[in-house]
Amino acid sequence: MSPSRSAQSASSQRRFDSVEQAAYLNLWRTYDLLKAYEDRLFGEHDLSAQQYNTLRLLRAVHPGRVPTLELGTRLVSRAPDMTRLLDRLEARGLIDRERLSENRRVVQIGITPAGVALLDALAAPVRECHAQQLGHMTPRELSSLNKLLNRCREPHERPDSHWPPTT
Amino acid sequence: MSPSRSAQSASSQRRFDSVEQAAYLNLWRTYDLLKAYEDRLFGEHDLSAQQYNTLRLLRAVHPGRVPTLELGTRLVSRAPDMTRLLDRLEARGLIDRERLSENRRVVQIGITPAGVALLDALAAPVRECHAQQLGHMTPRELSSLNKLLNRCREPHERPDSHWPPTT
DNA sequence: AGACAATACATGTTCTAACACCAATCGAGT
DNA sequence: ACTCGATTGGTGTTAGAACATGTATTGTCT
Repeated sequence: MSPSRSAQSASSQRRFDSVEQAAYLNLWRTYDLLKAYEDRLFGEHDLSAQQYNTLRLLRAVHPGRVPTLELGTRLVSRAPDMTRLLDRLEARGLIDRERLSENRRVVQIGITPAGVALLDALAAPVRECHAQQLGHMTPRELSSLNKLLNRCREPHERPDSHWPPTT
Repeated sequence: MSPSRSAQSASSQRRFDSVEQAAYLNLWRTYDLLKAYEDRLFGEHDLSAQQYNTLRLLRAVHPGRVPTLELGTRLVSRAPDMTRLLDRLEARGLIDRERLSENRRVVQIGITPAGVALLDALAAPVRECHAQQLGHMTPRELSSLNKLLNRCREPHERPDSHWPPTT
């Protein structure tokens, strides 16, 4: 370990165990605060952030389809219960499923016209929501933040990660 | 809106609605990835991150006490169900409650010796966990990240916010 | 061909987060 | 003293996350 690691500033050392902990808790709190805006918006439409991102991903590949479990690995955050998340979206007619005939194990998921319509209706509010969250930051700051976050994830992203999304 | 806002780089514009959205999703994904390390560690001790942070806060003011709802506002992330979170900690003997006689509405929460002992036992593993999460970052990068995250939260922190913790 | 492991989802179950509502207590104004 | 609104927690209920397990299908190996 580098000596500078133990020579932490008195201000952060007083409250945290390490600078890494301070950064992680800062990340947590920031995410939690910003998330509240998203949750309020999506809540008005009985959607969760995960459901919204699922629909986004499906629209990106539309009219193509994606198998159930692959969806889980390509979402922003991991989703261990994709089946029932899709159950709810299917019950509302926002997606549809299709079992492949050549391999009857996989279920391909596609977005329906109703799903696309919902995304279209949400486009403006979502944009406004993100402006509320981070609109006060300069493009330079946002770019710098993105670079640092990418650095944070470097050792943790799996090599076959689909992030950032390329479709 | 500034003209630079609409002159987004082609690479991020292709995948996201706005640079703000890209930053927020990046924040989300990074938090989610790092959180997995914490969850695994705390899970071994049947704790949630929120419970751990509650105990941390209580130890910081020990032997002082904090009323139930004030705990919720001072945690890293908001907690709308503090009563039952404390129920579980109390059932395990990690905290104790005391109803004030001068104002019988408020319930003061304190940490027990068992709670302090659990935190002591977790000290080393927690430090190691945070090293796994962010130990690859230089102190300079972490400091820069913290500054940017603070900027992100500026317009969202309530004026009476207890963040960063001062106790 | 038959056995067996691997794959891709589905289901059962438990625990907790979130929201709304309820109960007790206090304080201010009349 | 009395009423009424505000404060502080508790409770009921629902929906979703997380984990383990089950089921159908496929490919592989002998």
